[in-house]
Amino acid sequence: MRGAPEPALAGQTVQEVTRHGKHILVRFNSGTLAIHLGMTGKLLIDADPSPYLRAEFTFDGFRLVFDDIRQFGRMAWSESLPQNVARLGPDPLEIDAAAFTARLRAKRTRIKALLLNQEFLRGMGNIYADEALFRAGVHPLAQAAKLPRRKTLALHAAITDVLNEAIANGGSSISDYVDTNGQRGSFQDRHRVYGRAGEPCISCARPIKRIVVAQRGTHFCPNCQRM
DNA sequence: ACTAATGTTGTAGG
DNA sequence: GCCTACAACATTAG
Repeated sequence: MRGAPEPALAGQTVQEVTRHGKHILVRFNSGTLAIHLGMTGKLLIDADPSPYLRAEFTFDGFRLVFDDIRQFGRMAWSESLPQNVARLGPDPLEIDAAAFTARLRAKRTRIKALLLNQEFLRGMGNIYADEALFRAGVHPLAQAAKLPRRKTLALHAAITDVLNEAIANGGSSISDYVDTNGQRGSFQDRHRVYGRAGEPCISCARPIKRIVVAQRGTHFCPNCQRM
């Protein structure tokens, strides 16, 4: 799809499937297929035909389909680990509070932009950045390096909680996200700020505000999340 | 019929 | 090197 010419995958066996942040790594005998779903990419088992099909893999007994309406998704073959994957920051569920705080201290950028930076932490996206900032009571425009220690600790805990709850609830299906079996998630029903602009804050009842930070819609409670 | 919004990130430029 | 804005795309909501 990009970079190296298509490998001869015919007859090869999948050795292992792992995840690195938002990248899905499928290791074959002779190399690794790195898949990123972008915003609307889907990996589906035995899916019906779609005008947005990007790739199709035939296994013994089933087909694996890569479908992507907006086509921001990517698939890249490499014999080692792709560079953009190697550069990713630590997994947010693995880094401890002390290390998280230390990494954050060096950053001059706004905390929302930092949470979206995959070289800072791998795997945080727009929804979970907003949800974690709300739970921690941190304003999305706050300068990362200036956050008091109690806020960085609260943010670390909030990230852990939000991600664990989101995973347990199958992720957030805002419009068309489904898992490999075509099932929608339910975490969108538990969003406290994301997609709730104008609605009352669940904590103080004042309206949730929407601004743009790092080109992304950013939802927060101006009363509960002070600078 | 417009305009702005949507789960992301590589790249260009200050 | 660090940080920010734009572009890539298709569809939907207002």
